[in-house]
Amino acid sequence: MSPRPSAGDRPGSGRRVPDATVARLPIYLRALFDVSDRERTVSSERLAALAGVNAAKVRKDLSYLGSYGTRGVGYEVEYLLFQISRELGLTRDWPVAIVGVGNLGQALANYDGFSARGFRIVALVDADPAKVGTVVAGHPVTHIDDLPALVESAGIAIAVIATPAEVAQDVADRLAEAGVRSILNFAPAVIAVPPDVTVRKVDLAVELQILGFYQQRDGTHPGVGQKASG
Amino acid sequence: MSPRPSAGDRPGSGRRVPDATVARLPIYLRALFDVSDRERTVSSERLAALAGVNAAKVRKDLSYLGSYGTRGVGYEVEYLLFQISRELGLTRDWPVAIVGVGNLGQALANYDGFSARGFRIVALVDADPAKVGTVVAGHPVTHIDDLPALVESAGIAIAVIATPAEVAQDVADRLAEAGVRSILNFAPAVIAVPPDVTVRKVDLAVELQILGFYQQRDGTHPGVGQKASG
DNA sequence: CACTGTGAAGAAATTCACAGCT
DNA sequence: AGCTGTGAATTTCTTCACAGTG
Repeated sequence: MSPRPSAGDRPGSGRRVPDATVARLPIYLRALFDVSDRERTVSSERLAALAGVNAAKVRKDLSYLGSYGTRGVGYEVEYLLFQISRELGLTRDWPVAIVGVGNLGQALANYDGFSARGFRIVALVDADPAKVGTVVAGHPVTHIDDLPALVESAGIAIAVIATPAEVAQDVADRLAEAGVRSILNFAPAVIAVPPDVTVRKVDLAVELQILGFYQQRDGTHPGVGQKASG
Repeated sequence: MSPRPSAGDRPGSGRRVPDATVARLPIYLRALFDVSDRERTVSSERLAALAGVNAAKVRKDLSYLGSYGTRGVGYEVEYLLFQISRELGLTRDWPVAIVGVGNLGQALANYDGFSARGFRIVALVDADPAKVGTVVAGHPVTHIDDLPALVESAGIAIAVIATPAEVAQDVADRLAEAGVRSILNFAPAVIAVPPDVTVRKVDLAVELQILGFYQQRDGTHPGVGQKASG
């Protein structure tokens, strides 16, 4: 019996959720969504199987959000979906801009997964005059010089960089300057940003190289399920 | 035979390199490549700045590969490039197949980063008869039923899944059956594979959701540089 | 001296194991 | 009984700090 000074039950803003847990919440969300029309509750064991992790991890992760399960029963799918969505900020709408309308940018613009949950692509941006004015995936392409006005008027807080590596830093500078606070960077370059801007990097080639390592070594890979980004 | 059960000193790529280190080696590789035509040596401090990590981590990471630096001087760029490439298995050629020739599959097929280092896209595969026979990014699209023959003849060990989520598991089954040992999964689904197959998952929407979390919370993000996948 | 390489300390993440609720 | 929630143990990763070397 140790009346530890607990983190406090303040849903919405308070509790500190470990980074590793944050990175898994979207996985749980998807798994829950997939079974939401078939199952009313899930056990940590079941959710673990769906998400490709182990049950103890699921329970620990979810415990950071609060006590949303019922002992002897499990977690109510709909309720948990809502709680995780809320924790991830998906109950509100996030206007997103994609900078760089090349192959990748277009693929991203057409990717349903983005618009699916909370993220709404509101602008495509490019520096190429030939592309500006054309319509891709239902969105007119805007010139990058109009970024500040765009960010302001559409309330864009999150942007995706899908440009060549050479211009990624310049784009990041412009985005930060325009007021964008979070950047998802697909360009194969490390970019520097002010401390109040968050960057996440996804490098397609890096993922292959990591696979290559385990493949050449002996075919052994870390963990039982798949390694997701985090 | 070997007195030590696992983690022995295998010939070719010796000591046990931690997963976290493996995930960073491609970043160092890219950074080194970027400066290779301008600088002959780099210090751990310099490389750290280029890669967006701290110097102690660079030294520790590189120490797992061997003692490739020179005290008082730093690391010779070319030599380190070679050593990391070798560790990642990039000195050999990896034939890669992309399954799913939708927007994302096409973007990946056109992505230079893949072919840039060791990975050579040798086949595009789809189930849609309308796509089979067409040419995308210089590669004819093959029907998925021909996968076993293709894997066999081209010596494909690594494949990329860029299909809708619904068919990802079926594709994974076929890939494993055909003899593919490593899979990079872009489909938003957790897939099950035999234990001798490695899966890495990249989920574009998940990355945005993680950003969303930190954005809504208070704009604070983990670490100083960008969080890469790993 | 300048910088690497590395034990050791510290922090974070994972897993165990079981008390406690329904 | 069944399953969650969580302290505690364990493992992994990061950072420190400095001995050692070109």
